[in-house]
Amino acid sequence: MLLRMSTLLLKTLREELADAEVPSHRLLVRAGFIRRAAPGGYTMLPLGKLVLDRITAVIQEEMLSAGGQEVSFPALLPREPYETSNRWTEYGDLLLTLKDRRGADHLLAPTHEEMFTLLVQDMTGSYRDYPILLFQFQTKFRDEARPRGGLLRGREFLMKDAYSFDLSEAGSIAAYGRMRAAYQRVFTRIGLEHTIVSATSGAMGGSASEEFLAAAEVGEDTFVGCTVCDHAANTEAVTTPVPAPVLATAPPLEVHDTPDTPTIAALVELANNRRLGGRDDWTAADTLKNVVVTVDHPGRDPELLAIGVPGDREVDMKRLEAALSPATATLFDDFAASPDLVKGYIGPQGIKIRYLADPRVAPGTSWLTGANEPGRHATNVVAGRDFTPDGTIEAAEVRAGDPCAACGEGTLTMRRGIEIGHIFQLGRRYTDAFKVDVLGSDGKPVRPTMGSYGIGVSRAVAAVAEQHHDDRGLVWPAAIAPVDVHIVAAGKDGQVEAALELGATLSRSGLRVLVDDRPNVSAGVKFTDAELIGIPKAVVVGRRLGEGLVEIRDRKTQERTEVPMVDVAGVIRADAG
RNA sequence: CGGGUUGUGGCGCAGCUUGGUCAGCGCGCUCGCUUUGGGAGCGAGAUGUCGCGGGUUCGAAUCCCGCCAACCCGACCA
Repeated sequence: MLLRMSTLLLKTLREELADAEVPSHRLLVRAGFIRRAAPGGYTMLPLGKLVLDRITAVIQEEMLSAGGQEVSFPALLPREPYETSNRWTEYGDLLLTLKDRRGADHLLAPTHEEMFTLLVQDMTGSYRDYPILLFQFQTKFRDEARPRGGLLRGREFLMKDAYSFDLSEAGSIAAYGRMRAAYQRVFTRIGLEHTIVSATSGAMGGSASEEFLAAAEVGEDTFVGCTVCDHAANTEAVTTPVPAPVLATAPPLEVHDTPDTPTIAALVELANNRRLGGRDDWTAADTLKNVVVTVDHPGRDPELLAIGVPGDREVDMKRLEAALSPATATLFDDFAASPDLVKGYIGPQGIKIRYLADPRVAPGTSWLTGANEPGRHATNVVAGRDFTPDGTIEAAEVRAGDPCAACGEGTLTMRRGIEIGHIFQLGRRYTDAFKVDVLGSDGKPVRPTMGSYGIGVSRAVAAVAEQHHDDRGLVWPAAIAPVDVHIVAAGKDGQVEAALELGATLSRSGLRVLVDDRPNVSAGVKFTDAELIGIPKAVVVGRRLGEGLVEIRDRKTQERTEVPMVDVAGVIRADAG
C-alpha cells in the first residue's frame, strides 16, 4: 500500500480547535484522522479509518482464535425483543428510539444481547450445537445526555460485542476465562496499558463483571488499586471491609439539644464545645449522616430511601446508582412535604422509610446522629440496638488510603481510566426472557447460560491516542499505525521522484507507505506534519540522496540514523507491526 | 436535567458597550514569480444566509424576544 500525501484527503490544522479539550480529541482532529460531523458523531478520515481498521483486525483475529464466529446484525431493530427483555424501559433515556412511518417503535441498538439470544434460539435445538461464541462489529447508539471528549463518548460509536452460550456453569466460566485472556492479548497488541478491575454490570444485568480500563487522566472511570495485593476495582464496585463486631457496651441512647447544627461540621463543633457525652474529641467520623434519596425503579412508582454513611464521607451518587441498578436515584429535597423527615436532623431510629446503611455501620457500632426533631441530636445510637437497617449498601465515597477488602492488609490508591472493554457473565437473564431451551443428552431441556464481552473500538482509537502522544503530536504503536513508514521528500533536485521510487519499493516488499510528495511545501512543514501524524518511522529523502543515503527517524525516541537507501526496507521491517 | 461560556469565510479570532464605509485580521485556499533540512517571501485573488426565527428601526453582526447548537462545570450532602 502506498499513499501519496499530494492526493490524500488530509488537512492538518496548525491551530487548535477551540472546543476540543482532551488530548486525543485535539490531536486526532489536528492531525487529520477524524472530523466532527454531528453532535457526538465523528467522520473517520482516511488516516483514522486505517487505524480503526487495524484495531478491528486485531480484535477480529483474537476473537476468531478464541473460537468466535463473526456475524452482523442490523443496528435498527424493532421494539418487541427489547420489550421482552424489559430493556426498552430499563435502559431509560440512553436508549435511542424512533418511530417509522406507521408509528411502530424501533430503536438503534445500544447492545445486541436480545438479537444474539434470538438467533441462537432460532438456530439451535440440541446440546450438540453448544458451546457457541458469536461476535460482531457494529455501530451502537446511545442517547448520551452529554457527548464529550471526541471519540471518547459519542452518541454513535463502533463496538465489538460478543456473547457466549454454554450449557454448563463450568463451560460458561471457561468461556469467560478465554475471552478475558483474548482481551488482554488484544489490548497488549494495540499498545494500551490497561488494568482489569472488578465492576458492576449496569443495565445489561449479570453477575461476575470486569472492566478493562486504559489508564488516562481524562478517563471517566475512577478505579482503585491496592498497595499490597493485586486487587483492582472500579470505585462503583469497591467493597468496604466490615469492621469487627463491637460489643454492645455503649451507654443508653441520650438525646441532646443541638440548635443550629444542620451540617456535620456544625454538629461536631458544638458537640466538642459542649462536651457532649463527656467527650471533646468528636470527629465527623463519629457521626452518622443520613441522606434521603428518591429511587426511580423502571416501570414502578418512585420510592423514598434513606442512606446512612459515616459523617466524614459523602454519598457517591455513582456508587449509589450502581448499587441500586437498574434504578436511578436523585437527592430528595422536598422536606416540606414530608414532616417525618427533619432536614439536618434525621436519625435511623424509628425512621419510617426504607433505610440502608454503609457496611461501617455494623451491629454494635455507636453513633452521634439526628434525633428526628429540629435542633436535636442523639448520642450512643447503637446499630442493632437502637435501630436496625433494612440492609447495607455501598454508596459512601471511596478514598485513597481506605483499607483493601481483598487482602485486608493494603490500602487503596486511586487512578482514572477509560473503559475500553467490559466482560461479564450474564447468566440466564436473556435466555430466561426468551425461554431458550435445548435438548440435553438426557433428553431433558437445558437453558443456556450466557456471557457478554464488549470492546469500544472507536473509543480504543482515542484511548491509544491518549496514551501515545507527546507535545509534537501522535505517536502510534507500530501494530496499529495507519502506515508503517512515512517518507518525506525534504527538498528539491529529484528528491520527490526518489522518495516515490523508494516508496514503491517498500510497498512491493509489503510495507504500508505514506509518501509526502507535496510539491512546493517546505521541508519544515513536512517534518512538523510527520510528527503530528505520528507514523512510527519516517524516512527523510534529502541532501545526502546523491550519496545514496537517507535518514531514518524514530517518532517515539526521536533517534535519527543515516542508512543506505538499499537497507531501508530491512531496518523498517525489523520494527514494523 | 441544571449552571456557565460561546456561536462572525475551512480553522483561530476582532467588531457588539455607543445601530449607519464593520464585513475585518491571522492561518489556510487559488494564481504567478522566487524559495526549499524545521510551520518561507513578494505580488495578485477567491471565499460570509454574521447560528436560526421573529421583533424594534429609515437602517441590525450590533438592541429586544424566542428557539437551536457547541463547549465547559455540576449531576452535590443533611
